[in-house]
Amino acid sequence: MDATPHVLVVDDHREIREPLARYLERHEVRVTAVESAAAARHALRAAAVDLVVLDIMMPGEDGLEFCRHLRETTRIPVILLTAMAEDTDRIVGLEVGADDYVTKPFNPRELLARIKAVIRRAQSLPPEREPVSAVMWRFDRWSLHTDRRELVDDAGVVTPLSTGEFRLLVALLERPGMVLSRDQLLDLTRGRRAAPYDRAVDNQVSRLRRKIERDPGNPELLITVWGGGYRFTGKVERG
Amino acid sequence: MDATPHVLVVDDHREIREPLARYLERHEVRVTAVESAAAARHALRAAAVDLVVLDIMMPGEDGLEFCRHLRETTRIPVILLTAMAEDTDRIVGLEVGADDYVTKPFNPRELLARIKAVIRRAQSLPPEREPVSAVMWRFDRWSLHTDRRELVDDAGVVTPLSTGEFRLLVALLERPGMVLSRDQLLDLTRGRRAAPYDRAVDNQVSRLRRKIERDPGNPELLITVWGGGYRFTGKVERG
DNA sequence: GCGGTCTGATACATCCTGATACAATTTTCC
DNA sequence: GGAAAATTGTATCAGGATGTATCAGACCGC
Repeated sequence: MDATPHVLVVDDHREIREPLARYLERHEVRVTAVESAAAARHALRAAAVDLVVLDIMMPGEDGLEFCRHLRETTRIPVILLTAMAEDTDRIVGLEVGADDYVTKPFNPRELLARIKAVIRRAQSLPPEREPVSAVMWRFDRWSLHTDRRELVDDAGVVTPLSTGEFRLLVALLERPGMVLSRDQLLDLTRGRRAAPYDRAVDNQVSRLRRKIERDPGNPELLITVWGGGYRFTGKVERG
Repeated sequence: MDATPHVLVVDDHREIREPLARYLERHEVRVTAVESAAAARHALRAAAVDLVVLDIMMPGEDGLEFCRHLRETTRIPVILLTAMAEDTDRIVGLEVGADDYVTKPFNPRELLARIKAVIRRAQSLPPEREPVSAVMWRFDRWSLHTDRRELVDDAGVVTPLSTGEFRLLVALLERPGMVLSRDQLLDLTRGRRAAPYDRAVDNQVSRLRRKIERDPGNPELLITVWGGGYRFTGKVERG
């Protein structure tokens, strides 16, 4: 992550969740705090998250279950919050694959230190042989080859994309029809928050349109939602 | 370890060391307890140890120093005992390479749980960087012979690689398709972290490209990710 | 329509990377 | 042990990518 880490805090107790979020934000951590696993799933779709802090005792979907789900579908590191030392053995035995855990009541300072340690570990020790995601997207007259980061049209003409254009396009293709705010797009493509008067996304959209739209002046794929952001229309196939 | 794990406890305070040893022994852990780094070195020579629990504040050789020594000479996991939460940041910042740490005063139950977790993690990790040095990689038109550190193309022409080029190439081949930051690559190839304005990796990439790319000006294997690092594309076979 | 707000486009500043040259370091060879 | 060669690190410049400023035009509520 280029900028500050983005941590998703999942805890159903407001009196834990909110002070923790404030504490982390005071220490250069971007925080999204939610009260349930369902909300967490939603947040993960909307933003790039570097680490999840997860309470294991929650109503509804269990934290452990959600942790397992995270491990199966993503590689985002997880720190568990466990209610009592009593649970410790059980958690360790369950091998849900968390990267670390902290017992309540916890010292926020210590949790912060563990967050930083886990993120550093995740960054400095990339696991070997990550499956190559040679996904291909199809939309309109284009094929996007994610392995080469190239667009190929029906006639076979290749249009190279810059890193920023590529990330923007993938963020949109992964969420077709969904309105994404500038803030969300910035987070998904650059891992940072929008500053006031931040027009970087507009600019990147403009550059991408020049490459993918038939008539960049009348866009048909990458549509502006006035006051909302942008969204990708049209059929998107993955394969 | 097939049977019970063997833990070496290093702490100069008898009133901490001995109760802890007794507690662990009651929970199916073999314990050797010593009061100094010097005694720990001796114990490590005398018996196979699965994990070291190490107080960082000790007279004589510092615990951190000893931890670093352990990391450099062995792969035995280490759990640090830190005096106060105050030290936490310092420890994390120092990157001594400990696997975990516990702040005093600690709950022995929690320490036991962390010991088990660390040992499990250590076991599930790739056992060793395979001593079998005669691995061969294939990609594009090349075969990389790791025993000779040579590249051989389809026609049988040999291209020698320098140590740095070889390490960089292996680091990339082991993680095909994955974007690796300069910091990660530096860590993987030189075992150090990037200084500000550190361009050593760029340079090495440039040199490696001259050897492996058909057209180093338009690289097809070792791709730049603007603002992110580098990644290796293309099919990689190991054998 | 009218004014305020938002967006598209352009120009330009800044940041990042590739390449080159050269200095510092390590290795090789005697 | 020391000189020569090879390797690696640092400085610098040029070019490309991205971010910011600005202005004109589009959209909204009234």
